[in-house]
Amino acid sequence: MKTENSSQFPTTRRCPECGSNRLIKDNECAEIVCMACGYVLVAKMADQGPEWRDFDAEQRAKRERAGAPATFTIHDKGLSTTIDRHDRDVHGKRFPQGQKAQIYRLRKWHRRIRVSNATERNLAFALSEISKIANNLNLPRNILETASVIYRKAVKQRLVRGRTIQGVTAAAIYVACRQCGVARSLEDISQASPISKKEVGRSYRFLIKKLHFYIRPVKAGQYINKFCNQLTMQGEVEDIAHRILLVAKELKLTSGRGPTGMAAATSYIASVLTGERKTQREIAEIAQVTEVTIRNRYKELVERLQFTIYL
DNA sequence: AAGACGAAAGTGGTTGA
DNA sequence: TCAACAACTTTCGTCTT
Repeated sequence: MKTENSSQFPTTRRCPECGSNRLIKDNECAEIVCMACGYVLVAKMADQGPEWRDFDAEQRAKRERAGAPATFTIHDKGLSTTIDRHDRDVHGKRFPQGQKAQIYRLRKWHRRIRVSNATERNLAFALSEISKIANNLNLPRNILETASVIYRKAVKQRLVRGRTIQGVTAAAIYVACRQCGVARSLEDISQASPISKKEVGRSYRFLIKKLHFYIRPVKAGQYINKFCNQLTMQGEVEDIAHRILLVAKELKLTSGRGPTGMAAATSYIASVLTGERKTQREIAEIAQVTEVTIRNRYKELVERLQFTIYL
C-alpha cells in the first residue's frame, strides 16, 4: 500500500469490510482506503480540513485571529464585510428612525457593489461552477483552491474572452488535478460538467499554452493506485504492480505507451500472480482502455519479464 | 458460458516536411 | 496544411477453462 503522501486517518470509523480501523487517507488519489484489506471507504473524498496548517500554538493563534481562512474559491476571496440586518450600532443600541433609512440604503448599495462589474460577475459564476464540478468529483479542497487560482489567472489575462466560462472552469479543474498529481481523466471531468471531453481538452491545451504551465505527464504508477483502489484489491497487488512497472521501465517497455494501458496491464498481472484474479474486462472498464490494449501490454511484459520476475 | 486470445480494419493525435 | 506514423479501439471469430 502506498504510504508517501498518505496519512493515518484520525477517526473512530472502521472498515465495513474487515472491521479494521487502519484507515489511511490517500491525498494523491483522494480516497480513504483500509490498510488491512484495501477496501475503499470513500472513493474521491472531499478534504474537509482548513487549507492552512499550524505547527505550533503561536502560529495557530496568528492564523485563527483572522477568522475564516482566506479562500480563492469565493470571488472576493471570502473577505467581504456585510452590513447585518439588525438595526443596532456596535453598542447594541437601536438606530434612530432617520438613520435606519440611511443604513437600509447603504446595505442595498453595498450588496450591489459587491458583485459589480463584469469581471466580478464572471468570477462569481465561474467559481461556483468550479465548486460544483469539484463536488461532483468529490475532489479535495486543495484542488478546488488550485483550480480557482488558475481561473483567476485566466481571467486576469483575458483568456476567457471568446470561450465559455464553463469550458475554462472545467479545464482549470483538470489542470489543477494534473498539477497536484491526482489522477482524473478528461473523461472524468467532462462527465462531472456539461462540457464535452473534446472541449475540455481544447480549453486545457489553450490554458497551459497561454499561462506557460509545464504539466508533467501522468505517471502509470498514479493510475495503478487509482485502479487497485477502485477494484478493491489488496495492498499487496498494488505493491507488486508497482514493482512490475519498475522493471518494465528499466526494460524500456513503457516509452511511447499510454500510462493507463500500462497501469491496467501491470495491475492485471499482479492480480493474477497474487491469485486475486480480476478479469481483463473488469480492469479495462475501470482503466478506460480496451481488453486488447491490456493484452498487448501484458504480452510484451510477459515475454520480456519471464526471467526477471522474482516475486 | 465466460474469459482469453489475436487478426484486421478503423480512429484520433502527433510529428515533420 | 498535409501525409506518414504509432498507439489505440472496435469488431469478430476462435480457442481454453
